[in-house]
Amino acid sequence: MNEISKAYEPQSVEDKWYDFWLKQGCFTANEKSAKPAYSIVIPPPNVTGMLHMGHVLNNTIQDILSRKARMDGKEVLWLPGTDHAGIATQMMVEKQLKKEEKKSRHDLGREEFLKRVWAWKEKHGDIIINQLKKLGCSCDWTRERFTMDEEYSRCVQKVFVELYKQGLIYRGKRMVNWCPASQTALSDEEVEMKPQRGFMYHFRVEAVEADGSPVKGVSGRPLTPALSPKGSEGEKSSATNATASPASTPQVNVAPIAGSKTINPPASGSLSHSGGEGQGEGAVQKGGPEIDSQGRIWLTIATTRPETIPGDTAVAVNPKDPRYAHLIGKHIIRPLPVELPHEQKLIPIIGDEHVDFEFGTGVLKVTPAHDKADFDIGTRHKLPLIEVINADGSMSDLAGADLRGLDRFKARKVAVEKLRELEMLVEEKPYENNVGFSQRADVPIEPRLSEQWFLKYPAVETSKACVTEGRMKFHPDRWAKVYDHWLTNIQDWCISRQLWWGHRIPVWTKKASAASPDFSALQTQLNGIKQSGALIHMNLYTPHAKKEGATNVLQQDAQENYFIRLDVAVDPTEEKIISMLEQHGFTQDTDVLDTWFSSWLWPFATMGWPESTETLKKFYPTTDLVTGPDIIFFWVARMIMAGYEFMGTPQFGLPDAMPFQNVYFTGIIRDKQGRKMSKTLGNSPDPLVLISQYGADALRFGTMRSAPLGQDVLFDEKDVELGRNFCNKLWNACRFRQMQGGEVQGEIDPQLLTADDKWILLKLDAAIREVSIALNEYKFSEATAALYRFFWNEYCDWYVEASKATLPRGGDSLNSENVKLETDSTIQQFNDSTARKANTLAVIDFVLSHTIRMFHPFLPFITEELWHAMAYSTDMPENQGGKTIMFAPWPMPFDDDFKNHYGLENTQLEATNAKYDLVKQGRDLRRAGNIQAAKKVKYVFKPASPLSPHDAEVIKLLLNAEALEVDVHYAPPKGTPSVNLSLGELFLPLEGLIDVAAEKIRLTKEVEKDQAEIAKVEQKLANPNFTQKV
RNA sequence: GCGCGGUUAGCUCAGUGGUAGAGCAUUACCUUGACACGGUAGGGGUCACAGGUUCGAACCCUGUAUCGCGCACCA
Repeated sequence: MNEISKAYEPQSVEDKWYDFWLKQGCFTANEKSAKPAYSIVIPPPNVTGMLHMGHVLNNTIQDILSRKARMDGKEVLWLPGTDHAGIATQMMVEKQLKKEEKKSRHDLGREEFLKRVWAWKEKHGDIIINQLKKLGCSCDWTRERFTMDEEYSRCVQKVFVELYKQGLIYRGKRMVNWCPASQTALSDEEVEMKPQRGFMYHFRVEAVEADGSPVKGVSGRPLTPALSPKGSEGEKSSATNATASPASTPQVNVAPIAGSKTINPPASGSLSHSGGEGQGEGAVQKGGPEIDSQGRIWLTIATTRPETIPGDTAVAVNPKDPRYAHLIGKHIIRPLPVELPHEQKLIPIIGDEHVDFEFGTGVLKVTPAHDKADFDIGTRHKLPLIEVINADGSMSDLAGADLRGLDRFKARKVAVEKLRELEMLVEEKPYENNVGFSQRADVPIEPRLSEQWFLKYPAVETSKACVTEGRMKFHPDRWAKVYDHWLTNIQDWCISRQLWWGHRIPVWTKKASAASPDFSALQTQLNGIKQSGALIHMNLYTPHAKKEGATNVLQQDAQENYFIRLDVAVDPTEEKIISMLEQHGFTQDTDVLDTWFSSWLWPFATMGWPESTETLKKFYPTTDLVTGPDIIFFWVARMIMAGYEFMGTPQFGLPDAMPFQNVYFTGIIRDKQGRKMSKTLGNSPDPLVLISQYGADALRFGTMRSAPLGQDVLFDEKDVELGRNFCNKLWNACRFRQMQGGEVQGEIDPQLLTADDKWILLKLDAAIREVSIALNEYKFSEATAALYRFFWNEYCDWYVEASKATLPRGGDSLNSENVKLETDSTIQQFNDSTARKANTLAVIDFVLSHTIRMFHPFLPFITEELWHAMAYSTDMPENQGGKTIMFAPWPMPFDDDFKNHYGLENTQLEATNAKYDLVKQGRDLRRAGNIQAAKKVKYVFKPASPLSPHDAEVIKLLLNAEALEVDVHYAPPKGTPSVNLSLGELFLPLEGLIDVAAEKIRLTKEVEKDQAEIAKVEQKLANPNFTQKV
């Protein structure tokens, strides 16, 4: 047994053992093993990412679960890998390209650019993997996967073709979330709503007849003045605001218009909103058309996006709105672009239920090309689309001469100025609304009509049921509600991305005009190939055919010409078919798939799917998934659906195809102020730096101790420091044992067990139970806290100190000179007990070897080191702890046989607790008497019932007393401090210890000081002018 | 708007009906046989607020306030 150093030095230990584990293949899962399986798939980090605290939390938990399962005798597969992370990685490489070569990806071309990304991946892809290794993660690295591996890519393509065949994947022209920065469509999940401070603009337009002539015969309230072109901007708005909503203005009379039919306004009683503070009609009737001196009718429209006015193709009001309903069918003159001829500025006023007449002015400008709701209105009313914003967020030519080419935000300002010049701007007031942002690029998204691929989710109902019915458990289970809600309101998934880095959509397409020759010959040929088993599926789109499931496939191009299209989805490895298609003029879709369209296959695509491999048979469904709740929709829900869809087929013979049995949602790591860790804030510590400063075990322990189930974690480096201190304590406790020498793990003789021995054994038993239960319930912070308490407070603070009573220094025989015992024979008995010493060491070894094993999942490195240094490995079977602690059996709570054999009963705890309580109170006597800790004192104990010599020695030691006199007849001098407890009465005779006069002075001074303080505070409080400083 | 979570010591948080807990910070003393990354003792709480249930409430119920998160959003 080598002497171990005074302080634990993690650096010299960690690499050594990690290499050892790797060399010995300790992490490698054997799919042929007879042991019961335990499996986890790692949430694959971004291949070019860096380890952050979220990873530390997440992967430490997975490692704890894996290591615990190994100790439980399970065959463990923790399957690691990385994600290609389409947008993030592409953006990173593009950024570098721009910085170093001042080029865009288009300058390089697709092929060359992809070469660069692969090179980047090769260079940086290992970083995060190595960081995980530093943390101690026991992943089976022989099975590491990457979402763009050849095999994995084939899974993605197969899945695409399969779903396409089922009609679940379709191409459609839809409003999508468009990111102008990365210039790609995004899924709804990639859009983050953020409150933004902006302005609500009210502008006025003239209502006219369809031929452009003024509307006649409509009364209205008088026109409010517009904001003058030269007016100062901000301050005036509030003044105009007052005039803009005159509650006293008489209501608009809905007079029949000559030549048009009469519209009867609904009775005011039918208007649900008309009650409330408005006292009837006034509240409802505010706003409405205004009439100018020449009798022209004006409508005021509220908008936050005046730059889209050139894209407006209608103005909508609610047909039930009495203020406006009579104007439906009239037109308005759209103010922008100004240069258009009058007749091209006319857009209709339409009635649509979507319009909320309580909001804004009750008049909605409809921009079908740039707003999702407006697009729907446009579809209902067959409105034309005018695209005024380009893909990059700049204004198009259709936006007019004033706005053309401007960035959308700059255009907003210019549009406002134009309205002001035209004296149409009525109001401009600060306004806060939610704006969708691209999560990746952090710029506002632009709703944009574009042709994309969509997926109608498969297996939705089954996926819902498995969680609601409890076959798959969420921890904490409140996430089940969130999951269920999302699945209930699920929308089709936009899966195409206008990027280059990712899985290219395996569809070859040819378009032809409706008049061109048909594709039937080719279809027959392809069908023949299909019969031979090739992965291929085709869809023919004709102007009038509507494929089942392929809803909303518009068979018109931008010019409204009908066309025919043949889409052929085919496995890209079918080179013959592809070259045939290309000869026919087919081209592959240029888009790639959303990254999550590959990650949703992770639990089985990493295990050899679509073959029914041994690995799948052994390890699917996986046991646990550990992830953050922020990707519950992105990843977890989709994986469940994919699991049911693709693992539910008979060949896998699974009773339930769900991908995991338990999902553990971690908290989110935040900084001390509660902010999310982010690169821009720079508040995220580098875990590798922490590891080098404190050790990986310390980082793990600190993180676990402060991460309760389901709560966010405020990270504080102090927690890591605590972890380091703890490791050092563990180290030194072992060092203390080692310094005692003697036989390692000798046999425990039940006859020689002291009360303290029994006490610690019972406490150990309780700790084993507590930790095991906590781990089974995924309560890692509770498990950690229990271990901490047991080891530090119970074992070190009490047991080790008490054990010194039987472990004399330097191996001398017990020196009990200062303990006055009842009889000489008991002294003899006590003194001679070298067997007792050996027995104490045996108990220590027993406790330590169990404790170290319980700590191993949390602190893999230091426990492995100690396991060997303490030689606890030596009498274990080779594959159960002999070689490594990783496979040592997890401690079991004591059974009845064990307890009977050692005479352990829970009732014994009480007496020892009483003894320790006596000690605590005895120590306090010292402080009460102001006696320095270093000063040797003598206590006198008057026992209530006979005290064993061993207990007397323990009490003396723990009191740090020079002597403990046990005397049943002790008569203390008057004023001797004492405590009276169940075990007896303890005295601290003061003679010679304190200078009574000096002590009197000290105490008097203290009292005076306190009184002065009281007087000061009272004086303050009595002062009526006294206020607390804030 | 709907849903979820939080509110307990100076800070970060445990605590599912029976005497309010931990770590850090803080005060005093101590380098006493492993550990100063340590030891001993202490100070510090109206458990957000208001009702209710109960012999008994931090805990259960109702409501309020407040902070945070998610979803959906109206120009």
